[in-house]
Amino acid sequence: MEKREFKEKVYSELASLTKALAHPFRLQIIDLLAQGSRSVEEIAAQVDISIANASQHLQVMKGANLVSIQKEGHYVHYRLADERVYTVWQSLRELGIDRLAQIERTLKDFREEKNSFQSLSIDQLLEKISEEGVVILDVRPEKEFKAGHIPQALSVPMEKLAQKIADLPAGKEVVVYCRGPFCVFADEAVGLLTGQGIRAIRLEEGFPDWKSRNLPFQTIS
Amino acid sequence: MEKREFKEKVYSELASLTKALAHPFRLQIIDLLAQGSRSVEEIAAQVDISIANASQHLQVMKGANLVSIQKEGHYVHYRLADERVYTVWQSLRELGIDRLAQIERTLKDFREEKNSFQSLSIDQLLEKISEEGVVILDVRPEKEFKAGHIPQALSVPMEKLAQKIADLPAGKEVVVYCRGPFCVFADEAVGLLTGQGIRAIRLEEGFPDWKSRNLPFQTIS
DNA sequence: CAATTATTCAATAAAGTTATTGAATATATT
DNA sequence: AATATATTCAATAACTTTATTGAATAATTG
Repeated sequence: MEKREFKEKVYSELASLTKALAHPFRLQIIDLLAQGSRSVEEIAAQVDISIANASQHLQVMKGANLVSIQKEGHYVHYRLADERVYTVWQSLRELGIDRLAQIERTLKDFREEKNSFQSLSIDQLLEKISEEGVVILDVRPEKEFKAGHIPQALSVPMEKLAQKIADLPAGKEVVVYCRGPFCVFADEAVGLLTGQGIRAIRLEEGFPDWKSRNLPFQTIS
Repeated sequence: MEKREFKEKVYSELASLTKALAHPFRLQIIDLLAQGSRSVEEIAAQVDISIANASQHLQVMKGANLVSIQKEGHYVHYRLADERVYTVWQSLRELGIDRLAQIERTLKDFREEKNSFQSLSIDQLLEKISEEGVVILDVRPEKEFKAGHIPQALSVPMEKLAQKIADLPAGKEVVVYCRGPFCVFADEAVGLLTGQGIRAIRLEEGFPDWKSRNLPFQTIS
């Protein structure tokens, strides 16, 4: 094999892999599948695209070995093929959040609108846990909480939050988390809580990031 | 801002960033710029494409904030805009090498052809250094060696290797490294050395990977 | 200031990607 | 066996990306 041919093969394959990531919907799908496997229907609903379109994007990702499938009845469940798919997405995300002024501004604008001005990193949360008593709130759908959550977190899915505010331990600071840095549930929750005079702050990252750092987590079966 | 609008903005920006990576030549350019800054001319020569084409690809990368420029006379020197650009490439590479059968096979075929059957990881090299005495050979061009190399490594650019074999400390095992896992110099060197009866093995990763692990390195000014 | 050199720009044609349809497939239920 | 359901397939049109030209720009040298 020629040197040139070798390079062409290797870099082309890796560029194809990269292309298979490079679409807004496909990145959203990765964020979703990081919560667990999902059917085409569920994916289409969450990303808010047609089923045929979702299926097409999933084919692209499957072709690049980013996701794998498991058939069950007439459902096809898609999952991330490898933990490192999420690792790649994490490093892309970090680079973008820090270096693309556009993204930083969009995040800031959106959060200010929700009165979610600050955020906490996982490291800062770990410190807070060991020092003070904080209430940790998981505002993802119950299914995702059951599949895995930060130890001691309370499950209060976003749509139930308003009616459950009264039940929260009084006087304590609340840290809210959801799926990841682009998940809007946490910002909405912080907005709602601070509106009620409760000190609340969002966790910058989400549960998949907690898990990928090999921190302990709880599940409910 | 609407939830949907927010998601669209953020994921689209990140997809654009990903697209700016997703071309075989552009990935090669990242590997090259990880060695230090280079002019358009040098980049075009190394990647083996026309200058206009190289310039065009560099514009795409600059537009996505992956690279930055410094003008000097009528030269434009391009460099990686952020260390994390290389981090993203590393994680993509790892995912691909491990999971794309096609890449694994290409690597294996090429290396077998060069009689470079095995390779050593950085961790394995670190062990070897502390235990036995090994000779570490840097077969990149001298300019790259000067810009930074593994401590104690000997600089023997590929084109000078044949005539310098006699000067190598006899009886010791030789570990050869170059730019990264897809750099072919190391494989060619291993082929040449084993052909002369010298025990040689390539380092899987390259100097940028050594550096990105914050291991100590030497420079020559 | 004319000539040289490195890089970028602009136009173009070819190739690749995408969303939208509606039909096809394959499994499960009645 | 017929019907219903989830997913995939195939065709198409709109759009984007790419390599190749040759011209334009901008800094340096003679």
